[in-house]
Amino acid sequence: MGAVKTKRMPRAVREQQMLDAAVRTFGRRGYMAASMDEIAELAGVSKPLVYLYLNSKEDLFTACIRREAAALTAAVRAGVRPGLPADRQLWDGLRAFFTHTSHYPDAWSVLHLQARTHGEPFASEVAAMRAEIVAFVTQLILVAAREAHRDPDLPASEVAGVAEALVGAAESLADWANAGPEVTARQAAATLMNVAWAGLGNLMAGSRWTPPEAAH
Amino acid sequence: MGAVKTKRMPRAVREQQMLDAAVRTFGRRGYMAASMDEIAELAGVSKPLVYLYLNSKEDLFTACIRREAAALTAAVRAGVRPGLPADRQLWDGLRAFFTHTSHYPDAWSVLHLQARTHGEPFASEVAAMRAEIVAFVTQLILVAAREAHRDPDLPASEVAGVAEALVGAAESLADWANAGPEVTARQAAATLMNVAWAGLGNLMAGSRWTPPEAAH
Amino acid sequence: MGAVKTKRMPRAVREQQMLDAAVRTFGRRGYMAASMDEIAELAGVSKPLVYLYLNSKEDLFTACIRREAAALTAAVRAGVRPGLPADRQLWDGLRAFFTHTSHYPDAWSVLHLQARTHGEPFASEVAAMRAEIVAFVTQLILVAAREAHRDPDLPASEVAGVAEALVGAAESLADWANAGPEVTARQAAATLMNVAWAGLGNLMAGSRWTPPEAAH
Amino acid sequence: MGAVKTKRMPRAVREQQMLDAAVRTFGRRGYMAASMDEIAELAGVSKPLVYLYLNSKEDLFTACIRREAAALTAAVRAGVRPGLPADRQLWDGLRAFFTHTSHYPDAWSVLHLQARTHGEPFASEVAAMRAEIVAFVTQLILVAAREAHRDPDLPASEVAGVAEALVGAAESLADWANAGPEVTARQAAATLMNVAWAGLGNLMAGSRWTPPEAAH
DNA sequence: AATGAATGAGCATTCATTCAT
DNA sequence: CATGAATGAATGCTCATTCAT
Repeated sequence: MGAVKTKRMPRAVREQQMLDAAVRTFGRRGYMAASMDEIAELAGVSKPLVYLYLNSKEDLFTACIRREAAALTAAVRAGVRPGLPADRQLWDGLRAFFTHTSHYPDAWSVLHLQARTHGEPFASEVAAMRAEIVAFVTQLILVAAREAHRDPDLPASEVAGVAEALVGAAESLADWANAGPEVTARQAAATLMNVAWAGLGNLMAGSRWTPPEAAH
Repeated sequence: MGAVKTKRMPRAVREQQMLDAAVRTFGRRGYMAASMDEIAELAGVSKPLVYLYLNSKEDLFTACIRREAAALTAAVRAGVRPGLPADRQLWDGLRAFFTHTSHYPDAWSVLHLQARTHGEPFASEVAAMRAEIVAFVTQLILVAAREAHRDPDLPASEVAGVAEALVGAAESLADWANAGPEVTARQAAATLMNVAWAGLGNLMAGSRWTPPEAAH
Repeated sequence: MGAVKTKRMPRAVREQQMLDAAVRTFGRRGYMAASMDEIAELAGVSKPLVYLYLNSKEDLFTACIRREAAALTAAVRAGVRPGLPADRQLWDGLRAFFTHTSHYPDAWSVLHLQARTHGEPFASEVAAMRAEIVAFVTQLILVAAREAHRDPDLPASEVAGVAEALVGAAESLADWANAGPEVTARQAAATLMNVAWAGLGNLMAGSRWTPPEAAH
Repeated sequence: MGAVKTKRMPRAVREQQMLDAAVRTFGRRGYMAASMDEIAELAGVSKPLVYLYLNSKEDLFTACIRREAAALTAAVRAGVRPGLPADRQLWDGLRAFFTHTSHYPDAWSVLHLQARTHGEPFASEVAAMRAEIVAFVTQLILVAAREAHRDPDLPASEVAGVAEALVGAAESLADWANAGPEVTARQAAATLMNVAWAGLGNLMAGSRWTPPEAAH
C-alpha cells in the first residue's frame, strides 16, 4: 500500500506523488483528521521532505485545491465546443462535470466538502473556481436568450441567481450520483437539463411565477 | 464574553445554553477545530459539566445536529398550509426555509457543512433530515401533477432526481443568500420558484429536453 | 444492582453499606481505578454523603483496610483454641485464615494487594495487622519448642525470619487457592502444615541446613 | 534531577533510558499514579518521544515487566550450576534471587506488586515468569527425591502446592529483606533453606503431618 | 535529494472534592 | 438526613513542525 518507495526522483515528480497522497487523504479523512504522517507515508517519503517541498499543511491543502480546481475546470472546458448551440454546450459541460466528479471522488470531496468547511484561506480558493463556473453558466444563459432572439428581460442580478441555483443543483446531483452506482453521469446530466432548460425557456419567454402579495 | 455566568441553573436550562454555545462554536470553527474548552467557556460553565450532561464531543455534536435539524424542519412545516395549491405550498416552504437559514447561520453551517463533512455518525444523522425534505418536495411535485390533471408520466426515479436537484439548488441559494445582505429570503425563494416551477410545468407537459444521440 | 435505595437510615448502617461498596469496588478495580462515583452508586447514596461520613477517598480506603484487617484477625483468633497443642493451634489458625480469605476475596484483595501496592499511609496500616499475625506465629513456634522440651537454640532474629517465611507462604497459598475452585482451604492448610511442621521440627532438633563456605 | 539531557541518541539507547525511568517511576509511584510526564522527564526526553517509541502507557508498562522478568530469571539461572546437588542448586538460586531483588528494588516492586495489582494484561505477563520459577523449584524437589534414593510418594498436585508455598515464602522474604538493611540476601536464603530443606526431607521420608479428623 | 531524532503546544476526558439547599 | 449542581487540576495522547546530518 502506498507508492513504491523509489529513491531520488526529480522534484516535480515527487511533488505530484505528494499531492496525489494528500488529495486522497484529505478527501477521505477530512482536512483536520488527515495527518501529515499519513500523507507522507502514503506518498512514500519522509515527513521533512513534504515540508521541504510544500511548506506546511495549509500550503499543502491549498496546493491540492488549486490542482484539483484546475483539473475540474479544464475537464469541463475540454468537454464543451464553443461553436455549438447553448443547450448543447450546457449538456456537454454537465456531462464532463459529472464524469469528472465521479472519476475523482476524493478530489470532489476536497473541493466541495473539505475546502468549503474549513474556512479561510481555503474557502475563497474554491470560491474562485466556483465563480468561474457560475460565470460560464451565466454566459450560456445569455447566449441562449440571444439564440432565441429575445432580449433577456431578466435583470442581471436575477440571471446570477438562476446560475447559482443551477450550479448548486449540479453539485448536489454530483454527490447524489457518487453515493451509489445506480446513477450515471449521463442520467444526472439529463435530469438537470430537464429541469433547467424547460425552466429557462419559460423564464425567457417572460412567463414567470409570480409570488402572492405579501400578506399582513 | 460568553453568556452571563449565572450559577445553579436547573439541568434542562444549562443543557440548552450548552447546545447554544456548541452550535455557535461548531458552526464557526468547524467540528474538529472547535474545542470543548471554548464551548464550555462560551456556555459559561466548566468543562466537566459539559461532559456530565452531554457525555462527549461526539454526543454533543450529535445533539446539536438533532436539535437544529428538528428546528429547521419544524420551521418549514410551520410555514406551509396543507390545504393550499402545490405551488403555494412550495413557495411558502421555501420562504420559511430561507428565512430560517438566514436567521440561524451557525445552525445552517452545522447542518449543511459540518455534519456532512465529518463522516459517520453525523452524516447519516443529517441525511435523515434531508431525506425528509426531499420526500416532502417529491410529494409536492406529484400533487402538482394531479392538480394539473395530468398523470405524471415521469418515472418515479426521475422525480426523485428532480427533487434532489431542487433541494440542492435551495441549499446552494441559502449559502448564497447568507453570503451577503443584498439577497433576501424572499428573493431567493422567488429565484428558485422561477426556475423550478416553469421547469416542472414543462416537464409534466411531457416536453422534455432530449439528449443528442450518444456519439460513441 | 447495588443496594436498594432505602432512605433515611441511621448513620452506622449507612456507613457499613458504604464500606461494603468500597471494599467491593477497591478489591475489584484497585484503589486508584475505583471512583468515588462508582462506590457511592453501589452504596445507593449520593457522593456528598460519602464525603460527609468518610471524609475522603484516602480515609475511606483506610477505613476499609481497618475493618477488613480486624475481621480477618478476628476470624483467625476465633478459629484457634488457646489450650490445645501448638501444632493443632497452627492448623486451626491456617484453616480459619484460608476459609476467610476464600469467603471474602475482595477483602483479601484489599489487604494483600491494594493496600500494599499504594504506599503510605495504607502500607503501614496493613503492616500492623501482618505484624500481629507474625507475632502470633512466632509465639506458636516458641510454644512448640517448649512443648518439645527444648530450649529453642534458635536466635530470636531467626525465629522471626521463619515466621515471616511461613506467613508469606500462607499468603501465597491464599492467592493460589483463590485462583481456582480446585483447591480448598483445608488442602491449602494441609500443604503448608506439611512443609512447615516438619521443617520446624528439624529446626528445633538442631539439625539445620548449613550453607557452604562463602567461596572467593 | 533526571538523566543528563544528551541529545540525538540512537533509538535503542533511548529506549533503554526510557525503560529505566519507567521501571523506577512505576516501581515507586505505582502503575496508575505514575504519569507519563514524570517518566519522560526522568528519562530526559519529551513525552511524544516516549509515545513514538513505546506506544502507550500500557505498552510501556508491559515492556518494563518483560524486561525485568527476563532479567530476574536470567540472574537466577546464572547463579545456578546444573551439575551440583539439588540442595546446592536451591541455595545458589535463592541467593541469586535475593541478591537481584535487593539490588533492583524498583524492578521487584514492578514485578511483585504493581504488575499483579493492576489486572490484565499485566498479571498474566508476570504470571508466566512466576510459573517458570515454580516449575524450576518443582524440578529441584523431584531431583532431590531422586538423589535421596526415594520415590517421591508425594502426588504431583501436592508437590505443586509445596513449590507454590516455597516461592511465596521467598517472595515474602524478599520484601522483608528489602525493608531494612539488617537482613542480607545470604541470611534470607539461609532462613528459607532451613525451613524448606528440613521440611522437604521429612516430607520425602514419608513423615507427614496428619490433620485431625474433621469434626462435626 | 533525503531522513532519523526530537519537541511545544494543545485536546478530550476523568476525578476527587465542595457548595447551596 | 440527604443531594443536585458545579469545578480545579491532572492525565493520556496526538500533531504539525524543526534540527542535524
